[in-house]
Amino acid sequence: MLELRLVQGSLLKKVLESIKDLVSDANFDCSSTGFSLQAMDSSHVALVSLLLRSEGFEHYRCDRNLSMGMNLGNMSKMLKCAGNDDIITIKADDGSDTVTFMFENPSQDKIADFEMKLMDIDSEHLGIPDAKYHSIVTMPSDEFSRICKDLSSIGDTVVISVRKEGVKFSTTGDIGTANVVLRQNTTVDNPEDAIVIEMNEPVSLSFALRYINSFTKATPLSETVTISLSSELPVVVEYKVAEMGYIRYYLAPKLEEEVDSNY
Amino acid sequence: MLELRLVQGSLLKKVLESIKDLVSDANFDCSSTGFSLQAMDSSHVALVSLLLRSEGFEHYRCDRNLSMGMNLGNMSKMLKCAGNDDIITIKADDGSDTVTFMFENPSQDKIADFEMKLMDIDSEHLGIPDAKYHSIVTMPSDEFSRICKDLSSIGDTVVISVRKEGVKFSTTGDIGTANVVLRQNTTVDNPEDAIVIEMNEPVSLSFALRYINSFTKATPLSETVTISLSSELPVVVEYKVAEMGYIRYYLAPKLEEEVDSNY
DNA sequence: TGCTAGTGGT
DNA sequence: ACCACTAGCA
Repeated sequence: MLELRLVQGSLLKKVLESIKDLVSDANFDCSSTGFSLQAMDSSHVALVSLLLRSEGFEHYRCDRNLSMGMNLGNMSKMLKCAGNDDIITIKADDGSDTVTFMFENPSQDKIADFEMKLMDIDSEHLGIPDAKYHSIVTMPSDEFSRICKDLSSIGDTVVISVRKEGVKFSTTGDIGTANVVLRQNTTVDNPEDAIVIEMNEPVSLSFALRYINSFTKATPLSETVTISLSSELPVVVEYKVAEMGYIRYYLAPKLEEEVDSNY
Repeated sequence: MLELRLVQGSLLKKVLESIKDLVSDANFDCSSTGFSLQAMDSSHVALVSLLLRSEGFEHYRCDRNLSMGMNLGNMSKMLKCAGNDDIITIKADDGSDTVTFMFENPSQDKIADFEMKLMDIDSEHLGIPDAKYHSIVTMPSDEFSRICKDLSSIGDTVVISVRKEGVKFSTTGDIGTANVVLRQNTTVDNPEDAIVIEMNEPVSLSFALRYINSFTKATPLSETVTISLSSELPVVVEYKVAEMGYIRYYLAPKLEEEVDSNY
């Protein structure tokens, strides 16, 4: 028996909007710890890792570990039927091949429940080692989104370089080149507006903007984004989910050979 | 060496949005006077003339006259990457075949530079004689835009007639006819809302709405628009660009024969 | 190509 | 809080 009651249902709606374009089907794993998901994108290049800790739910009952395979497109369709202020409850009976989403509106005069078929998905659950990163950049998520969107109108690959002075996003395309430089800025009215650059070692890595732009679908979830970079390691783009967890996106850098192969 | 610093960068963004649908490639001419452009539209029917006077720039350095051929679509793509509050600087080195657009955001923690290839464009720079017009109508630009958009859902040609009583916009199409009459109105709270009709001689001329509707892309640049009409002369549709210049569109009237040939 | 929904600016 | 514009969909 599984019953997870999330007061701020809009979080789950946003989480699905943040994942569904990247991953079509995935297993949600429920344990006493929380509600989580780990999946590769359809082209097997990027990895998404979601965690919603049990403490974040108003009510969290998970009798035994459960892995529920869902089509994220269908799940998103159903969650779109929840109002942004609705309380969402996820329910599954033991041994059932369905999951139920229940939506209660704030005035408590409407209760909707949507039942969805589960599917069998074989997932390779990758252990993600906790690495020490060369550089970690924290910045307003909308600014990161804007920069990546802007650059993708010029080129298809972004080079992210972190130096002591700041972080530079660069691209090259048919019509020209573009460089956006951000320097650390912690003297802001609102701490969410800060640009914090934690550079242990300078780093410069290339990534396909196509994937990065998919990651920025999570922008509505958090005011800030954290980008962790190390040479030869996948970049981690992390958005916190309120006080209850995170979405992390992993993407391997393009190797120099591949970058040069743009000829 | 060329370096033009425009504090209100949104002006340049709007200027490009106002031109790029009409003209695909054009030379920007820089002199000590200012930054200007003159170009025919791709079908060689309408003419655009832009002037941004040097005094309007915070910093204006133009060592010698320079004509820079640009693809306006690509230039517009790059300017879209500037925020509306950004300061835009246009730079070009002598003899360089590129131009650089630099964007600084208000909080000065982000600097972007975009480099674009210049192109060779042979332009016939037409001298536009300063004519005396039979009638000059000044009105709110959004009202002019709305009228032309409305009329183009009925017909494809607008007849603009100025009499002492006012100005009339008329069209005819398969489904019927439409007439919009504006009378002079200077008793308004806001001078920008005034409709001023300066009629020296009555005039009635026909124009292709397709072009006029392209002209109204400049509506965001100015609250008011000025339409100058004379028989047998191209109409001039002018939008002021802040305190620093103007965009003027010229379009020859349809001759009566051509109007009748719509059968 | 027109509409509608979402977002950003006033 | 409203309106206008843009982008995505039918």
